[in-house]
Amino acid sequence: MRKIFALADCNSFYASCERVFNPSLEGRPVIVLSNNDGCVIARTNEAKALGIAGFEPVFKYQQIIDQHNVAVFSANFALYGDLSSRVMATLRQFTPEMEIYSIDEAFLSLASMNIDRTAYCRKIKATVSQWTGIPVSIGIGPTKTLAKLANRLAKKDPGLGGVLDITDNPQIDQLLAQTKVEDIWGVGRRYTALLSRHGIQTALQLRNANDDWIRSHMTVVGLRMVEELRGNPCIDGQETPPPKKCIMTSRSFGRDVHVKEELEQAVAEFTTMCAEKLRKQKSKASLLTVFIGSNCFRDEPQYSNSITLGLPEPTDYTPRLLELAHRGLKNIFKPGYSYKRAGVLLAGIGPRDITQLDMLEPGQEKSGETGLMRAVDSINSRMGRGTLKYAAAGINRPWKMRQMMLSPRFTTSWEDLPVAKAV
DNA sequence: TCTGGGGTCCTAGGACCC
DNA sequence: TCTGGGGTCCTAGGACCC
Repeated sequence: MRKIFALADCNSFYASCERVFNPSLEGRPVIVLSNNDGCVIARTNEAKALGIAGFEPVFKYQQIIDQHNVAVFSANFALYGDLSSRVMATLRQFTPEMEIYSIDEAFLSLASMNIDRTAYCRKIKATVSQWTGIPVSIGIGPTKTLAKLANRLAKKDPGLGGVLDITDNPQIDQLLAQTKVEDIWGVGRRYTALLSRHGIQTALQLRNANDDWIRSHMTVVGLRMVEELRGNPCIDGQETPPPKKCIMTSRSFGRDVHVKEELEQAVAEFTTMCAEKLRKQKSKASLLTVFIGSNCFRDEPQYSNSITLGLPEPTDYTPRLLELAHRGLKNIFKPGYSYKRAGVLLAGIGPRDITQLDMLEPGQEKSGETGLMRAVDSINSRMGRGTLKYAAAGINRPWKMRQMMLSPRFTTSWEDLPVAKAV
């Protein structure tokens, strides 16, 4: 049967989340910043209209922000994650088949439904807005790439009411001709430059490009994308995402770090966070990478390095991973640099229940470890993250990230619950 | 004049996404 | 002063095996 995808994508998602519990932000330009309050990662239309670009450092726009009373927020992922699950739960009511693609996007399958698709998606949009307060746009097409493209057009043209169906659209060539290659899902900076050098600037030109040329310059990934533009679905997904193959925790620091002990504590904290994620997906890991880097925006000697260490048998036991991370850092640390970031990556990930035992050290009973980790995780999940911590991660955290403009965790913390007062 | 060939696995690096 | 974090997939090349 022919496939039909509807891509529901929240408009300026993080900024919209801030508006849900703060109606005075309605109509006002709102931006949300990355960790450390560094870059702009979300902007409402009002902010875009002021010329604020995405992924640019916020200090560049300080003047515009002051002049136009722009509301600025630190990223509040606890809030965004929670509102995301509410949006997804609402979308689920409308289709038997749905794939959550990112925190603010989901593909809904409309293939088996005998409906007026545009009207149906308008209803979806209205329901999400009513139930969660989040505005979404919906693009519909015979492939995911075309649904993405339709979504983009739906967002751009206010006359469409937030929904556009380009399935069987007689204007499709015109729409593709209006779309620049860099706005296609799967074309990034590098491919834009490459395609431009070969005279390919629009989605229509890319759709009509030569298969062999695409294959040799953009690998099979590029070829799949072109096929999708032609209306032949090649990108499928899963309803239930497979477990992660690598798990990473890394941060830039709120200030430069020079002392080895501070770096050790940061690496220890990132390791415990990785281990929590690992146990949450019921996996074990056998490889751990530690990386550190100096502040590349500073005009000083630079140093960055990483090291990967292996374990004889996979584990999800935090103390063992801490030990490994500590050893790794010791290997790569060099004094005398201003360190700005560090991270830990777990790989060699496999399911917890099927464990290859170490041949040289067989038969070790690790049930005590499993119980300990389960207890720590359950306390932290009930009482809040970081209730139980490892001493190796330190207490003062002088390197912790800056979040000067953090909104309350309206929906995930009892203390931050909004209160309605009678007047 | 002379070099084997075919297969798998792993890793690093490059592209992309939100 | 101030520049994010966490992922995916693909390919090429080297190690190793028979």
